[in-house]
Amino acid sequence: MATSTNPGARRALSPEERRRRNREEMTDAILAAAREVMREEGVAALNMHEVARRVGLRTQSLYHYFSSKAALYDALFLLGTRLLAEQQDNALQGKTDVWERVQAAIEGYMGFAQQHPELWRLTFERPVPGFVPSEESMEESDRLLATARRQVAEAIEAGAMEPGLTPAEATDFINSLMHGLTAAHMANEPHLPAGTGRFGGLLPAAVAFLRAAWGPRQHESYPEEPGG
Amino acid sequence: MATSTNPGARRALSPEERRRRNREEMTDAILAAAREVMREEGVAALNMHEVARRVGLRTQSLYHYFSSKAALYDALFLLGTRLLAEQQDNALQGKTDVWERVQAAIEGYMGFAQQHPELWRLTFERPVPGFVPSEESMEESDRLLATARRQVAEAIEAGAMEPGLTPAEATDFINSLMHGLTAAHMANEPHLPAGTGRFGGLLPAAVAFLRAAWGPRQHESYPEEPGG
DNA sequence: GTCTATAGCTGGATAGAC
DNA sequence: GTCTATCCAGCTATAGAC
Repeated sequence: MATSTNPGARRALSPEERRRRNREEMTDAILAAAREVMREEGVAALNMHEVARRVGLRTQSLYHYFSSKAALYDALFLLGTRLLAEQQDNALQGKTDVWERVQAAIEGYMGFAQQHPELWRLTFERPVPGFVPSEESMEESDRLLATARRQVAEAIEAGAMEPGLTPAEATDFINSLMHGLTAAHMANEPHLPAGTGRFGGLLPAAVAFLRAAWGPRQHESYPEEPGG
Repeated sequence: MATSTNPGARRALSPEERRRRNREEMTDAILAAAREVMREEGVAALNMHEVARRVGLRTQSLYHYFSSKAALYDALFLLGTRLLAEQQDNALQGKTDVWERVQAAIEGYMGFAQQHPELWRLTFERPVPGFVPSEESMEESDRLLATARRQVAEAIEAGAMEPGLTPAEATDFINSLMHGLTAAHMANEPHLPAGTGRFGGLLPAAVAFLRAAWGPRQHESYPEEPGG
């Protein structure tokens, strides 16, 4: 580490720091360009030529940043997972009521799909046949699911939710419903903001539906469990 | 129409009949080959060269059957819509109970996706950016939705279903849930039969939830409608 | 790190002979 | 209806100079 006689001030970067910074900037630029291409031409139509053109490099120079097209896809997959995780963290911030949190999570997912359709498709629709995410990327994606499961489990334990399913199953169900509404929105009215339009507008109804089916029974037990 | 002195017997085809039959056979072979390619290499990776190779023609000869790649896509889209409509008709045959019918419809959709993943993706995930179905194809697809809406409307009118939504909204909701479960199944366990596995196995639960949330109230009115 | 050059392949589509 | 021939464009990736 270099010592500084002027702490807090912006100091000149060492050559290797500058190199690292430049590399990061170029990497970010490549990722941004790749996302543009996927948005305009389809996720599966991503190609190194077009990306290179957009960042002002020759195609071949891209290979200094990403060793292959698959590596680029993988970085995009990881980026998508991280952006979604971040967005969900923010969306749930400060919300304590279970159904409010469910609604916020669905809203967050829909918003993510609407804001970053290319990353959403890559991550959740898998339209690129040959592409398999690396272990590292899958771990990040697994973390996201594990977090959701933990929260559903807590809600069930607290008696705020009675799905008649295991926490893992209940999470899968919520996620499927969430994805279904989002996919319908994206296929039919992708230009409309998340949570609006023919399918986005069904969000409150979806939460009300879950609440009606899973909400704690105020009175006594029902004749049959839903999951039976 | 040609007259026949030997009705009921297999008679020789006229040249133009033979031509038409040959054309139909070749058309079917091309469609089958195209589906293979989409299944193996991804919907968006369909290409005329590979299709031609598989049917034993030169690429250029395909253009006698489909005037462009887009026309081929369109025929596949139409085929998918028709196959699904047929499958749903069969699945609902003889079923009268509303929830049994809902379950059968979801099962049918899942089965369609599982048996014809390439047509399902083309029709419902739209992974080919430039591709817009022709009016004719869209009409067929609209018919499918209209049929579903009619049935939901009837169920609501008969008092068998109280979603607190318009028939169109309730149909969209069911379809979204159906698609969500199917998409999750296809993304995670496409090799497992429809209705089984981590997501497919949630089907009975999904129907039970719909019944719990939308089933007719045996006693009096609830304080609030779910859709409010 | 970026370039030129290039290999080597695959793609959609057309013209015109047979 | 199918063919040969052909066009022109696109693509991933490597080798090696600067």
